[in-house]
Amino acid sequence: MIGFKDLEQKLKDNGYKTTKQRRAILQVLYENVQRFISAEDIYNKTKEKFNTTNFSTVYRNLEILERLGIIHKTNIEDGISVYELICHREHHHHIICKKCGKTEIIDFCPFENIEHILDDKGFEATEHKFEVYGYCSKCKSDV
Amino acid sequence: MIGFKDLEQKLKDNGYKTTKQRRAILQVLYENVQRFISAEDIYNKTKEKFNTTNFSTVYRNLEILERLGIIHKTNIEDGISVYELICHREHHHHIICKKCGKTEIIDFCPFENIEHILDDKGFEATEHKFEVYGYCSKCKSDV
DNA sequence: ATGGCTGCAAACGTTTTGCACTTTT
DNA sequence: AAAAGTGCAAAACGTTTGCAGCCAT
Repeated sequence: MIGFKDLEQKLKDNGYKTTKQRRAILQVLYENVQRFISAEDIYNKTKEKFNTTNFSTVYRNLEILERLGIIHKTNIEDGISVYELICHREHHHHIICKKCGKTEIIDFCPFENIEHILDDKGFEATEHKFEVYGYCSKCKSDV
Repeated sequence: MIGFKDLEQKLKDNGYKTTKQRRAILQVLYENVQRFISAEDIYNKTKEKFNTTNFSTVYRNLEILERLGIIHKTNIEDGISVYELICHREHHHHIICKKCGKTEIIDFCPFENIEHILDDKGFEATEHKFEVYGYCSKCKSDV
């Protein structure tokens, strides 16, 4: 597991300054480990911590964090992107609760099962996506 | 494999009228079987066939076609949706070429491998996505 | 004091909508 | 004749950008 200090350090190491807004965004992400949250949610929660924060600032920082490999961006539903702190170093996939947004890591990657298929086809894979959507044990009772 | 007539019939059966625009959109999708294309591409190609077609008409029809299970919608890249005719009845996954948009079916579904994991967690899965992106044999040489 | 960082407002690209008109049935 | 479908223009949506001023270093 990665600590909050590590995150701030990684930013510093890469020449980024420590601003109040940036720290607040990082805190929000840190408090939502294992949960995909939207830019809007991040913006709102960041505002609670430090009320002069702007959408541009949020997006600009999310872009930096993604570039540094600190967060992971995906499109769960049409059009909207969601973000999550990367707290595990290994490649992995997710189970995602459509109600509360909670994610869990699946300890299985289907890629190795199809590598030979891709080789046969002469297909050069660059990325793959495996995600399971549904309702977690907590949420499935009250759907 | 599904024929073009079957598609028109399915629309009729569900109470949708056969208009020139709708037929042109359907034709474009039919000519691009096994290829994800964007709404913009569909719009342009539809215009070639029948030049009074509008973006609203394209989007409205794509929505209907998706609801009827005739096409499949995904987000390959940020923000833009791509569409593909569903021409196989069985559940399956895709290999997608990022250059030409060509898709191929992967004869493997990872879901069964993780069912027991989900059961253990008490997670109720409703959907899953497994997609492999990269470059097909034709495109990989000229990237 | 320099550079990066921010807030603001305006622009962006994709998609959706309201409404008057047209077409299919 | 009725219902559904269309085109148009305008709006909505999430996201990005240019710029002037601000703040961390």
